[in-house]
Amino acid sequence: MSSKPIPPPPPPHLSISTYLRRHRLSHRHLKHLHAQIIRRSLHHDPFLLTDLISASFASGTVRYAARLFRSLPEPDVVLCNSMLKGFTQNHLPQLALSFYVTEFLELGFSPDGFTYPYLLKACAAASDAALGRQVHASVVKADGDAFALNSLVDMYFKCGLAEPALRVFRGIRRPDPATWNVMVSGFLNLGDVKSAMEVFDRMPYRDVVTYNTLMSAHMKNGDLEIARRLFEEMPERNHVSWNALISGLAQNGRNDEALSMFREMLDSGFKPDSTTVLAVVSACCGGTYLPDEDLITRIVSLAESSLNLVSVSTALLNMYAKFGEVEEARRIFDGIPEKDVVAWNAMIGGYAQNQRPADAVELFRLMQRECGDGVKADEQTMVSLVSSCGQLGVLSLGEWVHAFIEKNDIKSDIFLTTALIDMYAKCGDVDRSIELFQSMPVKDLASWNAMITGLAIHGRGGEALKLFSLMEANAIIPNSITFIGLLNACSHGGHTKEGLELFESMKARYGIVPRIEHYGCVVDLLGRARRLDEAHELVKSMPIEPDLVIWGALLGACRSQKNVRLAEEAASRLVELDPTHDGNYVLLSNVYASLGDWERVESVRAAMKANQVRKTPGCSSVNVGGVVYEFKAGDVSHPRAGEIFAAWDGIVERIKPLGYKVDTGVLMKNILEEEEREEAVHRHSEKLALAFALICLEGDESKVPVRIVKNLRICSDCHNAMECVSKVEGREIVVRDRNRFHHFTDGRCSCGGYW
DNA sequence: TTCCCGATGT
Repeated sequence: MSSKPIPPPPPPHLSISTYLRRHRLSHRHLKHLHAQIIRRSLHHDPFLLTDLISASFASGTVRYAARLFRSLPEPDVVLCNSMLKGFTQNHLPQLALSFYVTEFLELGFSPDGFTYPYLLKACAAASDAALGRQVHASVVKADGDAFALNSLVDMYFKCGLAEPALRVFRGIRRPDPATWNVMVSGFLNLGDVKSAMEVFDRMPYRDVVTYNTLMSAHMKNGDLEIARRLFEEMPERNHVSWNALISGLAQNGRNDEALSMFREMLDSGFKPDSTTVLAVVSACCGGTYLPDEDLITRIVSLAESSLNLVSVSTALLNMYAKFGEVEEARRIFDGIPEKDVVAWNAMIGGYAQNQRPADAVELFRLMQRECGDGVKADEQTMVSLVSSCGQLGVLSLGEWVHAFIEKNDIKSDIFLTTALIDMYAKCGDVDRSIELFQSMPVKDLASWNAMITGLAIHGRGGEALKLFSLMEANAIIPNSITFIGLLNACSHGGHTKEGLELFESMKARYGIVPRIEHYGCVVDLLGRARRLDEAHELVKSMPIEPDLVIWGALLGACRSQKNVRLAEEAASRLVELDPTHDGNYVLLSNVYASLGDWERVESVRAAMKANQVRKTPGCSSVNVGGVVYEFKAGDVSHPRAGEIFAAWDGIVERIKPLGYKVDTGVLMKNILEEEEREEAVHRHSEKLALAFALICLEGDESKVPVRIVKNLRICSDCHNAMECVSKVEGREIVVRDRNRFHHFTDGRCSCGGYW
């Protein structure tokens, strides 16, 4: 169903013909006009019908144009020429050629001066040199004009035949500018730059097109200096010259130069078109930040005024999304009247890349509702959607999307399959990832990386290392992402020795400069292996300024090993680096509390107040019966809060016999009374999610796992409790926390204490 | 209504 309004009729001061020629009209609008033509009994007017057919071809509705043609009792040569043009214009040169053979000639028409250029263009586009030669004979017989001869030269070049092209050229008595230009671009298209330059040198006059052709050829070859020189020395320039310069610079990564040439173009009074805007936006995207407000305003006003094209808007939308301005991207998206699949993909992908997976999924649903048959989701849509499912960690949603892909015959190419591997791993079903990985006929680096990272977050370090050996055996060169996965796999799997060796070989053998993420992994690795001094040395000797993650890893290690001095340093650095984050204060306070230094505990509390610390509330979601429920820590506002709290208390009673004892050590000591602290621990979001799921699943014999996703790391008390519950309930519990997966089965967790 | 130059957005 379409809610688009009926388009307005042409204003009275214009004839329908003029209106058709002046505007680019949608198919819907054309049908409306056609109806008017019939109502006014004008549908036998051949001139009007020719205009209507041309407009239909321009709007891409080829079948409609063909139907209109057949509705005319007496087509003429002009109309047939338009048909030839229209088919080729719509990238259907074979249809143009078969139209020529089976209709044009059959109807008894002879080609006129306009027929040859269209026809030869179709031959060139279809690479049909055989038919081209026949047309050549016909051109000779009919003593064709300059247009026909130039088109012949062009056709032979585009069919890859330089010799016949040269023969035709030599027979041309007075080559015109177009002739020379066809020669230059002909040789360039064959990759013969030398011959092209020879022609250029022999030319009696060079027009702006000649310069443009050569300039963009040099741009493509990366010969920017030559291209620049040609631009400087050309006697006159048109907007194509500027476009070739700007887009050439942008494609060669010279984004700032591209932007400054754009400014010069505007100052010189040239009117940018959609190509200009696309090149400029591409230059902006290549940069590290959005250009200044003034330039953006100019680009946006250009894009919004005369060039209201979906391609331009999409490029602009994409630029905002790339720099994290998702709301602005959405504003542009909402303003696109006829969104195509690329526009939808850009916006859905924008949400996915900006960690807004729920919005991505919602927009996809809107796409399904609004688009009917007009716009169909494709591979690109699915990559973003699958990635969003991974971010959400909702297995059932991911499975639904996978089924959607198969039901709609969307091709699972290497990118999409890799996205599925990543999604299944992030949704807790890494075995499914392995199946997909093994089924891939061709794997690229990203596929290997996804699989290694997937194994890593599930603590299956040994398998990740084996996979890496296989990867090396297959001569796939790892990159820095591979090593983040591997180092993570080692630290989550307790493979200290292998991890340190990998870190060395990454630098020595593969020449990869470690990024801060790599250092983080190694600090973590050493910390878990109780090699605190080495970890500290590494932090001090790193060539990069340590960040929150590094100090956090070190602090984590100090806590478990009661190294108070180092812990104090790490925790104070954490507070320095992010004074608005509550967790850092809690950690620092706990260090002082463990020393019995209540004075400092008090000062941390004061600092916390003074800095207006933001709390990141713990938040967990759980999927029951295909619906995702969200829980915030201590959330009393939940409609079933009382029931859920009571259920948890019941669970506690049942797991006490297994040795569960509430552990409040995770909370800020000396700030809350012991009773309050217990209360707070019992209301952690993952516990509420679990209790809720168990209420819903009461009496369920299928024993499907409970799958919980948490935004922060799971605390040690919740971890203990989950182990016990998995035993008394005889049900697997899968928790994805900020770092990794925990599979709780029969009283044990798959992480084996490494988390 | 005709030939030659720039680019096609995720």
